[in-house]
Amino acid sequence: MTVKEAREEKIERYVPAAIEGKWADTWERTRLYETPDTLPGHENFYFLTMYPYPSGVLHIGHWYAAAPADAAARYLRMRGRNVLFPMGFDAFGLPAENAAIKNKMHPAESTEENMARMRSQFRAMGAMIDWRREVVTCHPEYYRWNQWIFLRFLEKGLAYRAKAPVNWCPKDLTVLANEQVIQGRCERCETPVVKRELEQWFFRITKYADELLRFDGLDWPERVRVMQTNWIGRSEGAELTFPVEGHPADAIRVFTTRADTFYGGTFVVLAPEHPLVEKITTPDRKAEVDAYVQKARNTAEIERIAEGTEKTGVFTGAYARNVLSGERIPIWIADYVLVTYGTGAIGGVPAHDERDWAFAKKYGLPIREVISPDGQTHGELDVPFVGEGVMVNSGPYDGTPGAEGRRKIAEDFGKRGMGGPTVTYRLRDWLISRQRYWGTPIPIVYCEKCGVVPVPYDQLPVVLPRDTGFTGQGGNPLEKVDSFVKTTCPTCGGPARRETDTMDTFVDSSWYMYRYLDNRNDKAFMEKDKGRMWLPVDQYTGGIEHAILHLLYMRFVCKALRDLGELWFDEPALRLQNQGMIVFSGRKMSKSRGNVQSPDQYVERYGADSLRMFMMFLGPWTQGSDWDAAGIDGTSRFLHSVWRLALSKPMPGAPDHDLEREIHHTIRKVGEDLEAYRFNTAVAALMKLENALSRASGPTRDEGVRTLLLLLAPFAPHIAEELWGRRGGAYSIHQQPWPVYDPALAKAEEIVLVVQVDGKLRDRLTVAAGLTEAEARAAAETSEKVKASIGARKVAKVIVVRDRLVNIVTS
RNA sequence: GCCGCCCUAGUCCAACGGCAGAGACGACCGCCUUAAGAGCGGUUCAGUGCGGGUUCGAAUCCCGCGGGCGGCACCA
Repeated sequence: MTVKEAREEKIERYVPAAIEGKWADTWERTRLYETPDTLPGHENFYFLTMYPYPSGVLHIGHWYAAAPADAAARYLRMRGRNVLFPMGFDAFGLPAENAAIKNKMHPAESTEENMARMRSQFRAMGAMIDWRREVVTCHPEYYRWNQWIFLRFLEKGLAYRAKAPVNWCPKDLTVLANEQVIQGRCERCETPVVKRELEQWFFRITKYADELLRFDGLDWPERVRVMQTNWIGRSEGAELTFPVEGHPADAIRVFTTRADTFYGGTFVVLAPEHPLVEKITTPDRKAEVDAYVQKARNTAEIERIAEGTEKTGVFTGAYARNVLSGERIPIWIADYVLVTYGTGAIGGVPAHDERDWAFAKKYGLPIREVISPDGQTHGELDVPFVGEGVMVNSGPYDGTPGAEGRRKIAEDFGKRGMGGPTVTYRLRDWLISRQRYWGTPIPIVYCEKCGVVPVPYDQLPVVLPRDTGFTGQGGNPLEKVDSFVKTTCPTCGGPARRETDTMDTFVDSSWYMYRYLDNRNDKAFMEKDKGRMWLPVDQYTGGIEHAILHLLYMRFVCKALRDLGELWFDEPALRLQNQGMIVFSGRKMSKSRGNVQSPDQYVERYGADSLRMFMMFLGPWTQGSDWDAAGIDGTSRFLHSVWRLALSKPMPGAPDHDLEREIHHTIRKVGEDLEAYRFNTAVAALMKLENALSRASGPTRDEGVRTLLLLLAPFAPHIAEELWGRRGGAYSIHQQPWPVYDPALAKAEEIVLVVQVDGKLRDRLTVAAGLTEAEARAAAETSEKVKASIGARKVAKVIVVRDRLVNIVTS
């Protein structure tokens, strides 16, 4: 069908703007996307895609995340599932508050405005969102359940307050969770973070460290499982004790994975922030030690851990005893020992650890070989030996292999009550306090008499006050709101002060998937019976950038709520699929880089359907892509062709068997590709079918067009609906069953058999599909080209790959 | 430094261990058009980053190297 023919037939042009708004209205009016909790004859399927932060407008990244997910959900719906595809907004967070300081606009206002704009953009996209179920995390109806969860966690010891060295971002003026520090810098603003000793609220995620390492029954990408496993960082070793001279009550505990090197411990190093430092430092060393500790505290993490930084440290003046070698060894402090890992102290074994080696060399500390690769001692070492070996210079343990030595020494310390085998994790408890306004108030009151008092459940929510100033100076605006801060103690009725810290917004997103199911409930965060219809989530999709943060917290909160009797399953989402990142000229799109691409101009020019299809056509969804809008012409032209094809007059002709095969093959291909999230090849298959149909005529073509529209519906919902209707199909195409293919028809009838001689292509034979090995071989051997190629050589063997190839190997 | 993913026409990408091409962009040539653009039809284009290995046969599996991206990193 060419333009000329179309004109002769007077087919009107495809104008996306003329149909897309109309269908958005109709779908809304007919409540097409409202998903009931049960639909007789249809199994429930919970398809969750990550909700966005209401940053202003939907950008290309949002489209890339949502449009393919929507297509996959629509496909499942046509396959007969009752598919829930909800959406909401991760509406608390720093950017809105920072914008408020800059633009003098209240975050609540800007957030509401942004959400309104983004909702209408989702509508323009044609996503099958059931908006009745929307959640907005900055509304008290939502965040009261954050507070409720906090209080339940508190009751169970899963939430606690502690003084700890925490990450502080000097620009955002708040503490951060470990997970929000990327290479020593604030995840958001990339400012180097510093350590501060503060009293803060934590969630006890470490209690679940071992369970979080198990992914039993989960269909999650290997990549994410590996990242989470590395993040949790389970390490088996031993905790061993060094008694401190003159301080019988203050023995130093160290963590090591190499207990077999214990005899080589010639010094002890504490982290500068270690609590014993102050106690054990001798008066003559105090000034120097204090100065070093002070300096370490004020040094950004990024400098402390920077590669090539020379090791520094100072001697405390105190001595410990190596209980195995009996030696008196000096206690140092050095910032290469991290207070946040293990026990914050190590036994320095310079002969067998590169860091200890460098430190010992610099400060002239003794180096003793205690592990030998060959069982011999070697006197002075040139380099540290960090490999496995046999214990030497280790008294009664001499000759013991390292692995056995590790076990024995750990056990021996255990028997003496001085430690024993232990496991340590890199994962720290989740720091949830934030010194910022735009978040969920932590429901705690501080009373002079009663101390730390949780706000009673019946007084929830603790509402975030609206009237605050945003100066950007002097910390959390909440502190200055007297009506909020000044309160009475729920226990004694006396004067009290409210907690002014708010919660990390990752608390909000750790359980939002439950709230969609019962978003108006004011008695519980979710009625269990409603949850049972949908949970756990069948399919979750979202950006790979959340591999650790959100996805780890979400798993933890699920397990914690399970242990509180609120949930009945171990994992929140059974199957996870991450789309890759969409970048612009190889760089992440971000406001600060000013390279954010807006989808709106493309929607205007090409229509939402073309943009949807283009997002899916860019390349493998899981790998991400570089944004290059040039290709959108391709999907746009395709839809124009479909339009003409579907509206052209049927042409007479005979049934076309080959075309019928192609149709059935395409049904199979598109379905399989959608199930595997291979949107790009699915789109290509649709294009191929359209090409074939446009060249055909007769009844098979007509049947093919009908099928094509059904297959197209998940990808381009508006045009599919329009053409379906114009061709007399019943409303709505999105409620039609997915076409069924005939497996026999989906296969080719005739195939091209490739004949090779010694691996080189010699002939191609068109033969019936399904030949036996002997038949294929016989066919190949009758080929003149093949005979000529074999010549006088002897046939050594013949390899036959059914319906594909015959390879004749000569000797 | 360690771990993972990726490298195929000018570009984006396809190819159960079996003919390197499904699809698209671009370019070029036509058609259409007063013209440009758009539209339509067609043509063009790589031996798969490099070097080995396994195999009858390797883009595909294995090893090494190079380049890109991501994660972790003084973690004891």
